[in-house]
Amino acid sequence: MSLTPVRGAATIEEVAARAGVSRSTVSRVVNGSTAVSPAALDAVQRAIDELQYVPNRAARSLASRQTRAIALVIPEDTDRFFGDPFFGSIVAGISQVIGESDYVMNMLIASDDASAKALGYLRSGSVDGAIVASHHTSDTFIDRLADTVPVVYGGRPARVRPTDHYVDVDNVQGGRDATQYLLDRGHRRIATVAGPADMPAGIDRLQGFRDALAAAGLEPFAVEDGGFTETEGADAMRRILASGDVPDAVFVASDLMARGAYTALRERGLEPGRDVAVIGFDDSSAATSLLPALTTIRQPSHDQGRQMARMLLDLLAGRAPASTAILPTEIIERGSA
Amino acid sequence: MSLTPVRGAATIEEVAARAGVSRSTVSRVVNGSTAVSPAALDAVQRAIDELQYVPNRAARSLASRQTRAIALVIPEDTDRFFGDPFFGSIVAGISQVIGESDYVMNMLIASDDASAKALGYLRSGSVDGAIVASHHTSDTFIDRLADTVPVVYGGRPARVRPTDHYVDVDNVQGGRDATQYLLDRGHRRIATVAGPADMPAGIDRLQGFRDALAAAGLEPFAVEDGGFTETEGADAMRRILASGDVPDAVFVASDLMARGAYTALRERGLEPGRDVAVIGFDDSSAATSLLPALTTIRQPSHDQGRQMARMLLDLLAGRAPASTAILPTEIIERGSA
DNA sequence: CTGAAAGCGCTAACAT
DNA sequence: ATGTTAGCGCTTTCAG
Repeated sequence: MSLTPVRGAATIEEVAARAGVSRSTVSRVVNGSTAVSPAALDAVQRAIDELQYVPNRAARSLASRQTRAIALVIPEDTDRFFGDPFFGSIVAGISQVIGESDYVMNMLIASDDASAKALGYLRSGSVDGAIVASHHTSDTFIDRLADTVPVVYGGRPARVRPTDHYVDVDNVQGGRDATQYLLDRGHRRIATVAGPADMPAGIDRLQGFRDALAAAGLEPFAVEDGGFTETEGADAMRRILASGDVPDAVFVASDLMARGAYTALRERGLEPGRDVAVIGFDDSSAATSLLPALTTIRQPSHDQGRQMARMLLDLLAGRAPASTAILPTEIIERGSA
Repeated sequence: MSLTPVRGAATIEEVAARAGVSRSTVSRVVNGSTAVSPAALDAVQRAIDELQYVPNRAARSLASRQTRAIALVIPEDTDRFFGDPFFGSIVAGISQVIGESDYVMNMLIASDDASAKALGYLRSGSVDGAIVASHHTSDTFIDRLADTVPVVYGGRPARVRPTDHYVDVDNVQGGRDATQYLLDRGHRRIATVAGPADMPAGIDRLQGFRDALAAAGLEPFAVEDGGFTETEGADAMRRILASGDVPDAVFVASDLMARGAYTALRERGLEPGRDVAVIGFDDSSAATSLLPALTTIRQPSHDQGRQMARMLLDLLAGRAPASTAILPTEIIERGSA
């Protein structure tokens, strides 16, 4: 490998010369135009192979005014992003659909400080559209992004504008189902480790929890914010137990936090599933790797990712998809509740 | 948001007109050239602000023959990538250094099927260089990549070529230290859940394990391949226990697999750390979230990421860095061994 | 069905 | 210190 990139790459001009046609014809072949004679097509294709020609992306993008690239923006810091299997699942879904298209996906982990740079990138015409995947809510830079290129959000944005496109999960219903499940099993002293109060997903799940309890004429045993991380989840559970009083059951608004809750419970000599019923949310890999395996609310993250990608692709193709999709959740019974 | 991206973006021409200078002067300002009079600089800067000018990346890249973008190539499937905190840590390190430079980072999750497309992307002049981060070894497409742009590998490549640049961790020494630690505590019947035989990291750690045992005149109690995943780690541990015979201790070549091993041990009524000593490898978040917390070999993944990024940046700047860096590991004592 | 010509928005000599 | 002049490699009318 030389220090300077190999720039001897063949150009369309060279391919044209070798095939004995004009640049235009080569361009037509490369772009799959039908208006090319079989003979020309064959000659061009051969030349492309021989020269190992790959069109220069910058030139193409400059001329055509589109990049065939989309950005996957993650307004989270790296730890958080990689710490939560939820993201893996959603990204897998997105990447699957984008992978089947002729777009490439640029992942931008745009936490705090890096966001100005990321915004510049997005506004510099580097991508045709963006998917914003996050638990989060209040990223001001995201707003400015939407003025530049079409955007699809994962989860309901903090302030929904009429033009916004997003794919969400029915978090309120999920929270309600989880709580009702606990109620149905005879639990009455029910606490929750909630998601952050500044994230729609957290807010909605808590809402569902309160709804179900209220419908049963009950008060929450306790409500503690667990920040959607394992550590904070454990801390929240510790706070719930700090009074010395122990709930019958706890609805933990994410599997990762539930993992933390297990730890906090065991520190107090309490066995999850036996002494305190625990129900999670996500059905991520964290749920099955716990012992006892976690009863949880499954959200179709992979599918959510796919739908977001499709929505953006539709938008880019001028197909005007429905602006919103809400996916259902489902309860998964395992050993913890 | 309109279906067509906002393309009214200001061009350098408009900025020049507004500032009353030529395109060249604007270009100089944008690129931080010193040869610009204070007056002109001021006028241009004002015009840029007013017009919200952002240089078009494609045009810039076409003219300058560089993209100011680097690719982070992950030759793993999404599940694996997101399932292992090791990657999070390494990506965080890379992204930190790249974030401080004026390069942007494009993450390419290029598993199996997607790799052809990814290769095309990289060869189309979309990036100035690439970092390949993986446990893996035998990705043929990577070889062709290195002929196109400068590449830095995370971990020793399968076949090291004289021109290769990489940053690795001293896996052999780490494996040796882990095993010696077990030996020092009086364990004699020592098994290992090893990494895959086709990944240098797996091979090297196993080598260290064998070295230490041989030096003590001992044979391995058992050697089972755990594929670097939690599930396979659990399976490997189950296989070790299948004979009915129980080892004193086990060296598990990754924290994630150790998590699986805990599960397998407990299924058999064996308590990790009490009945069977367990030592891991990574010191990822998986290690501390286990109960008892995992004694493990810390590898400086974050630092490894940073060094890889620096190496690539040096390469791109024509600074010719040392082609290899090997980082030391360190033992972290916790409750499991 | 094919070629010629005119840019896309920017940088980089080269003058001045 | 600043402007002028050529392109970078490709797509896209527009003729033919």
